[in-house]
Amino acid sequence: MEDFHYNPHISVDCVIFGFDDQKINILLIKRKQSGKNVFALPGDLVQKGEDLDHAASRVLFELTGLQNLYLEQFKAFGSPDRIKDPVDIEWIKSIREHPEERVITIGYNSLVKVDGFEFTPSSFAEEVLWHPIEKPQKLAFDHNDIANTGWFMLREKIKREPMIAFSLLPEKFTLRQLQTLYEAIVGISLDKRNFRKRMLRNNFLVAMEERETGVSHKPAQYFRFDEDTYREDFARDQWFLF
Amino acid sequence: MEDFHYNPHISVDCVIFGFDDQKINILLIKRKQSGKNVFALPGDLVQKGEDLDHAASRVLFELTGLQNLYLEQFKAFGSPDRIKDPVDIEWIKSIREHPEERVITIGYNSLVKVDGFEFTPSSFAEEVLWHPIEKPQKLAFDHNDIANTGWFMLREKIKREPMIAFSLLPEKFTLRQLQTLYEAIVGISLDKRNFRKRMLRNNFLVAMEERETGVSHKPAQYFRFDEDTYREDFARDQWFLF
DNA sequence: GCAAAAGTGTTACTGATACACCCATGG
DNA sequence: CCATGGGTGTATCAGTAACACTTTTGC
Repeated sequence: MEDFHYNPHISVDCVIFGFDDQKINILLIKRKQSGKNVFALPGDLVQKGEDLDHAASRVLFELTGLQNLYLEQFKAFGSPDRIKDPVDIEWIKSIREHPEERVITIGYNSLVKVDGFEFTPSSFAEEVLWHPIEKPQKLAFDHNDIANTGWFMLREKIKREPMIAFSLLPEKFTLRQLQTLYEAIVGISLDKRNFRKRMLRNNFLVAMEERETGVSHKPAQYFRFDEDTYREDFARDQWFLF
Repeated sequence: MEDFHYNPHISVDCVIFGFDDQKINILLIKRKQSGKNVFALPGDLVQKGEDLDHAASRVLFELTGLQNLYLEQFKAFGSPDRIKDPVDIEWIKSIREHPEERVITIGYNSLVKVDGFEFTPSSFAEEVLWHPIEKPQKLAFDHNDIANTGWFMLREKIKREPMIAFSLLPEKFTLRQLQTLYEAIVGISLDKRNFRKRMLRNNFLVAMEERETGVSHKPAQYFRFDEDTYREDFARDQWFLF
């Protein structure tokens, strides 16, 4: 631990979302402490001279090996008593050079495509796992607050900028996957025909030659998301009068 | 200056919006430095043991004498070089005990009703003024970035929760004021009849007995905003599929 | 041939837009 | 009596919502 690199007052915590074709999950790290499992969001202190966004990217990269992920700050958490559980205090004392320092943490949301990456064994994570966002799980520190706020902010963000949802899907995906994702985010179910109708009039969804294989039903067509077309066509400037 | 009260690593900066029946303004403070006027957002270091939201409320209260204003954090600004202008560095040196410390600042948006309050002479403001948000004005530090981001975030927020816009209007207001406010936020102009039609089917707008007086045209009816009715009726859960 | 998900159109309804004139007041 | 902004209705258009059956594949 080379604490002299770090600014002991500021940290980042990442809420990393993934979609497994059924539901939305977040990435948690697990550590053993006094024989019990303790779960937490991945995060780290910000280094001296390091930008906040850079610190969050660094945490993501160390954990997933991926770069250029969707990443957005959503809130700063600075309550003076955000670390109050004795178990957490004990943990902090074991890893920080200045455990008594008040730390402000900046919450970041990130979206990853679940297919095709492996967790990287990391300095700060004994074990890494996907956990369903809808399933309650006690987390360390104020991480429940951070995760809940992040999930709320992500949904708000997607309302305004639905494009980012494609960061959760593989490069090629079926309309059923897209609809399931949408339903998982929104929390309601949609009519299949109306959904397809609305989707297919968007030029940014381009049908690929390829179809599903190995499924015991009519194989679905794959689509991909064309970001350039989206940006051209989709000048969302909708305003809602109460 | 009793710096020992303060946490020298964290500050808050407030983007305070007001509506003057024509346009949206933000509150700036002005100081004289080397014979030049320097403009900045109001802000302060966070005190030791003080919550971030509390620090922002404190800045607002010292400036306006008002409490329980609409207040929302919108972003943390933590670039290592956010203070780089020599004029700003000189200023920091003159007021901070640890001028070399890196400071993370948390940006807050606030909405005030312009009618019926006076600026309070404050420890940190030689002069306080309303400045049109649309009119460019160079600000100290990274305050242009903070103000622009705050304005953008406010507009995004109002799209999702238009209710908060009423924090900018007086208790009683005319539909014309409401429409002008809406147009100032959205940046487009609306058809008067359609606007009134949509507004008047909302139960949360309640017509008062009172009408305008002293105007040289047909006096307009006053309305007020009923927050309880709004919360009951207006379960906004609109989702937009691309 | 059966189970399982893909794919496909029409109708009814609801909300948005476009548009022009009379009314009440102060000076 | 004139200038000013307040206040009102209708017709058209576009988008949303509801709804059931046929197709293709693996086993």
